[in-house]
Amino acid sequence: MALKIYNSLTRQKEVFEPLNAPYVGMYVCGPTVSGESHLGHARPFITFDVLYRYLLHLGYKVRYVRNITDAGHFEEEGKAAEDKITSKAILEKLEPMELVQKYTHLYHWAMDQFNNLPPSIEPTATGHIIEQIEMIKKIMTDGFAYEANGSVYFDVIKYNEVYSKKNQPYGILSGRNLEDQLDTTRELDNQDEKKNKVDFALWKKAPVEHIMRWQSPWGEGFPGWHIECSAMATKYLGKKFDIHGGGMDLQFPHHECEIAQSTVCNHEMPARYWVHNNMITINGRKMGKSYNNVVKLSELFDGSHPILTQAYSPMTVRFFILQSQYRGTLDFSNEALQASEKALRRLMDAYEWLKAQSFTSEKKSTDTSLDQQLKTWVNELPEFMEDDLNTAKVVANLFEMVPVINSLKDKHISADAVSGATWQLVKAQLTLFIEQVLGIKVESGANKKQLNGVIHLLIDIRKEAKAKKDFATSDKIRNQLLEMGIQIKDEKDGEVSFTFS
RNA sequence: GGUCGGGUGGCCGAGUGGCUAGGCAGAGCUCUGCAAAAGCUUCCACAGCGGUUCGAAUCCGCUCUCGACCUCCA
Repeated sequence: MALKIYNSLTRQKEVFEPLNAPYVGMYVCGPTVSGESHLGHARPFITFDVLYRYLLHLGYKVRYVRNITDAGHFEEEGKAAEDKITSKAILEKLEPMELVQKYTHLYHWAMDQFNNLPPSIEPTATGHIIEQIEMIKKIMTDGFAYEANGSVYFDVIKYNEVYSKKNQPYGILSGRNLEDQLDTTRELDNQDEKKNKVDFALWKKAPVEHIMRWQSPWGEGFPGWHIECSAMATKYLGKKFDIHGGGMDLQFPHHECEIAQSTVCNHEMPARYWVHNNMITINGRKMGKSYNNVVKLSELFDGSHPILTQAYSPMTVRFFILQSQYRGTLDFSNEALQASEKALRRLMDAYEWLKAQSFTSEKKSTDTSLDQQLKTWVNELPEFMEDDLNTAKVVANLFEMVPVINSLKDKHISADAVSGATWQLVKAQLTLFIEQVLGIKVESGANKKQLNGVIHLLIDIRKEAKAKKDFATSDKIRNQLLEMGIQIKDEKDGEVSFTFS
């Protein structure tokens, strides 16, 4: 079976074939570091992390480029709306790069918490102003952009005329036609500078109060909204690369504009597979800045947001996201996260126990249908992944195996019901899919030697109390530990284990 | 208004023309000093109305309804 992925460009699932196997180039639109990341941002980064991981698992050599947008005109979140502050006031408040630095650090911290692998290259927009200017110059030379009053605009109408004939009209990705656009585009500032209202800025002249500004052939200014991705993708992945990813809300206009710019410059469609993740919703509505309904990642991790009744660990959030397929919306609520938290703990408890067991392959199975069933569940895992990354089904199969593992543990099934070879296979595949592919790591509440020693001491004291039928003491130990988030479990064999919540 | 995508059980979420994922919550049982955990069993479903079909939650039509994009947005 081959990896199939849904291509927004063709609107169907397609078999993934790299342009230059075994190399794969993948570009994913990264964050704008003008504010703290929220749950909605987490979805693409986790989704494409899983795609990256799976491609690596398949043996591809992947160059994963994910940019950081640190240029443009932005002010610190929440403060932007206050007023149009003068340059002096801005200077007194915050240096733009100070802001960029702050939120870049926070973003990296969150990505690390999620156990996302770092991209191969993480270019910044401000680090590629020269490349962007060069690209704009090229587009102008070819006659698809024009200067107006110190700004440069892309000539969408002309592009559409020329490239419609080459079967690549403007709107090809998002399925829009230009006539509709002409009717509906709203009025923007400096609209009169543009030849047509559908034209978009490649370079913007900087007003006096604008702090982020660079020299260009057209005066001091800053790059337009879409050119950075075209410039950086071209620089690091070439004129044509394999995968371009991002959130669905970037499909138009961002990715559409990228296609137009890159196509004019490089004479071909930049990416072969366009992959878009759907939105996270809250009460059925997209989580987004403009809706004022975001839950920031830090609020999620410390439980400080009013709709949350508790803190949720990064792995719980990751698991919550992976329980759905990336192309559907995912509705967020405290209740849904609570469900994920419990589910993840059950899965990981079973998995960690299994991981600690060793099996010998000589043992034959006495329950061949169960043995076969386990093999089937395990063998389906790659099939589900290869069907457009259906992590929901992968997770479902993992849970099918949990009762079997727990039954082995609690001796509800005999030790040789399943053959040693099958257990070895299950163990290996679970490790592969849980840790390598889904990127879920074991979150142990505490690895401190001393703490573990103290807990074992309490467990011993409790055992002695129980032996003397001093249940008041044994319950006190159990209950008070539970209050601290340490749960004691009396196992079937008389042993006592504990977990951290 | 234009374009597009949804409506699955208390909640989150897969899915295929017939054998009706998975998780959480609920109920019962087993185990247990009591719990917890675990196991077993179980309840609850495909927005509505027509149509196609031997058979549709799955295909078609209509209605209602929610949302996304069209503007910075993951």
